[in-house]
Amino acid sequence: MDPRALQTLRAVGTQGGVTAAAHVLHLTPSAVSQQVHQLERSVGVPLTERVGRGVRLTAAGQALSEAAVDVAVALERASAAVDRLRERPGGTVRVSAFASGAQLLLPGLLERTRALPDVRVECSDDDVPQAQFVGLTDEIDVVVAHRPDGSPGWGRDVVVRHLLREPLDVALAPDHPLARRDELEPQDLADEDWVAVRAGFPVAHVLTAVGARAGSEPRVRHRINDFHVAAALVGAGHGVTLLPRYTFGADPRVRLVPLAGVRAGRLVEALVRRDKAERVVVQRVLSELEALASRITAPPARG
Amino acid sequence: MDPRALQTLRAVGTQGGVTAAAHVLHLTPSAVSQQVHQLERSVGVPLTERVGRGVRLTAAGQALSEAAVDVAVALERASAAVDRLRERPGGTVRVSAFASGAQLLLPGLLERTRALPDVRVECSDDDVPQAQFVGLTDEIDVVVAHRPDGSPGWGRDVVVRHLLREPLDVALAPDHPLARRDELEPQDLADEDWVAVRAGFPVAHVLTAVGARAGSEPRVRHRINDFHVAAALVGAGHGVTLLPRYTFGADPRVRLVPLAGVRAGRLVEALVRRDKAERVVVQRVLSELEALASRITAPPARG
DNA sequence: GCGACGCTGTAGCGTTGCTACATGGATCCG
DNA sequence: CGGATCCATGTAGCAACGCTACAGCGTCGC
Repeated sequence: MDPRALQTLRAVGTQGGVTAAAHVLHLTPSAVSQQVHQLERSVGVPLTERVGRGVRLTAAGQALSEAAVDVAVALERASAAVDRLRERPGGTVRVSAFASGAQLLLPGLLERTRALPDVRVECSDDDVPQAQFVGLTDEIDVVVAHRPDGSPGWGRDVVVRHLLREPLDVALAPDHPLARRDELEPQDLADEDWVAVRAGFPVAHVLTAVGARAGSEPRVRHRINDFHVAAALVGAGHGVTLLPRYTFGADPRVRLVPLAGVRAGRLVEALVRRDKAERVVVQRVLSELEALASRITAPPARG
Repeated sequence: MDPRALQTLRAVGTQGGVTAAAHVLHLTPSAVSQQVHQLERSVGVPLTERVGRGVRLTAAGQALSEAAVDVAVALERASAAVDRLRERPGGTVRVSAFASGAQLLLPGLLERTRALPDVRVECSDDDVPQAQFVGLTDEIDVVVAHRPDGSPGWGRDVVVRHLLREPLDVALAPDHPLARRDELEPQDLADEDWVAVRAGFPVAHVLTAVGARAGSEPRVRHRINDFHVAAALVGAGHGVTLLPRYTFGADPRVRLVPLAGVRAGRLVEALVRRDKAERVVVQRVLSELEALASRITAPPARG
């Protein structure tokens, strides 16, 4: 019962296939297939079954896969036990964030962790669909993810640390007539052209809520997913949009005005696979990230 | 961080040396030494330190060693998870008992487990000093151990299942004048020659308690550790002794009479290392053992 | 001080686990 | 309906790992 093979089996489950698992494990599909096969021989029951041209875990495979996390946790706990006895526990931590979250948090995180000796933080930005955030934790230690205000959660293979809740404000061109207002009601915006995100993304349903409250369908002119592109359009007078407050509060291209009457916001959270959460360096980086996030939200409102 | 090496490190700790660990792991001392060395290189701190001509675990080694059990538990839990999905989980379980406990329990256990398909029980009898019972769990799944009535316990690396409490009765030759009594007070025995166990063994201090109660030092003629030898001596009229009730209740050589006024007995317990306790076969065998033990003690007294 | 014991290095060998490549289904699209 | 594509899985070969056997060295006991 090789824990490495267990981990591999789990990756096949979470990544949804042998090839995908091989990718995150930096192996060839053949190696993954062989590991799973050997695991099957050692337990005596099939762990995967073919479905179409891919594979899926059997019930036994699922059971093993779930147990794999606990094995990894125990293993990391062992490492952590000796790390705590060392004077300066160090190591490298991989951190990933979605685009705007990366812009908001990563510079500050690198600044803070630069002072920590022997702690190296490697960053990357990964913009993936909602459902794939947890899958990222297979290759990345700390995944900064976001989700709409009251959405389900992330499952129990990852520990979730709340970083901040970021309100969505109305973004207007600085010379827009409504730009000097302290806050805006949905009906104030009934006559505006909108720059919206593509359907299915977190912020999308907020706009429909605004429309419902205003009593009229919002006039969506453009569908833009990248906030910077949206900000550029709005700044050039091509409509209004919704932008996260902390990330774009200081952007000179637009002016943000709080939205009243509609609860609009997104949750920004750190996802860490349970085993990796045992590492002491990861815990240090996580606490820095939390401290940074709470400093960002400390001033009640700006912009 | 190889779990096998972790297990090896732990064995070095529990067995008290590289050679002893190598023995229970069925390896050469060189292999054990190499595993520990590699583990040391992987964590970067020394895990063992030389003391005299042996070795001892450092603080870090101790920490790792403790974590090793949890790793093994997680691993066994994984196996058990798929075992539970199988229709007939089987395997082989090694059971060991001290001499008289083996005589009392092992035949019945084999009888009961013979009916279980795919479950093979391998027995052995190991008579070791009190302190070495837990060490036996490194090579044996279920260790039937005994200890005096109110003694400390076994530590937290093993799970302990109570099997039975076996009273110690006075053993007399069948034609002895006192042999027909229903029970005996310590002072009744003040004039007898005693067959005692060697000092330091569980039953030893009971005899001193008897002496204290009787008001006179018991006259110890012989020091015999093997109960059968003691029974033979007593049966041949060379004195009286203390024997466990259930094990020797039906022995024709001696007649057992309960002892009044002194709490005399030993606890018989099953010791299983925490990881091995996760195995489903082990759990089945354990429950059979418990059932057997409770059947033995069910009739309030016999003999 | 000599023998025995216990741990540790080295050489050599068998086994394991990987990559590269080829094969066989299953799906998609023209 | 057939060719292209994708995915998983076998096979060969090679590198690396982990073991045993043996020698060396420090420590303890008579």
